[in-house]
Amino acid sequence: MESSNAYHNLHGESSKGFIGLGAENHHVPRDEVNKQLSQRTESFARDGSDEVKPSKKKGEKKIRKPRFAFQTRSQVDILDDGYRWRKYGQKAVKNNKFPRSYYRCTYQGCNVKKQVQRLTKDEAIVVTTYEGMHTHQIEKPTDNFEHILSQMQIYTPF
DNA sequence: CGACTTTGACCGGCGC
DNA sequence: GCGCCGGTCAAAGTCG
Repeated sequence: MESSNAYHNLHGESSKGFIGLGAENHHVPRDEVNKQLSQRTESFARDGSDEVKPSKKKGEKKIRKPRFAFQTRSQVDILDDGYRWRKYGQKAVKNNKFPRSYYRCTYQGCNVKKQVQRLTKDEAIVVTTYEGMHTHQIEKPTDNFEHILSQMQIYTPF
């Protein structure tokens, strides 16, 4: 409904949640996460693939699907951005020994997709690709990181 | 008990 | 027309 508003939302949310609080990840020690915070080198790139379907329905929806990828230097695959994600698939990619994970936002009416991929050459680099925009606020408990993340002003060019 | 992960199978598009 | 490929679904299983 609020498609135009949603885009504004995207901008607002972008500056809110980003680097995951891998602290809850028992797979990686906290120290690593802390290091990631100071060593993080994120790069965002907007993909030009707005329309996934060239021509399906006639006057359906000409809403372009925003898709941006983040390159984060982290040892954790799961970058919690403050939303709840449900993994719905995991496939191996050619030219890559590491599999790609597919996540989906588990919110009513929120069909935001996200996929995480690791680089073959650099295992330390995790590429997170977001597809779509959230139509709700972040559903995360006390996020101390939010304050820190608020300092990160990411602007989505369009 | 509820939410989420896992894994194999399935599907639609595309190339040959 | 068939095989390949990337992406998604769905049932079972796991965890808190």
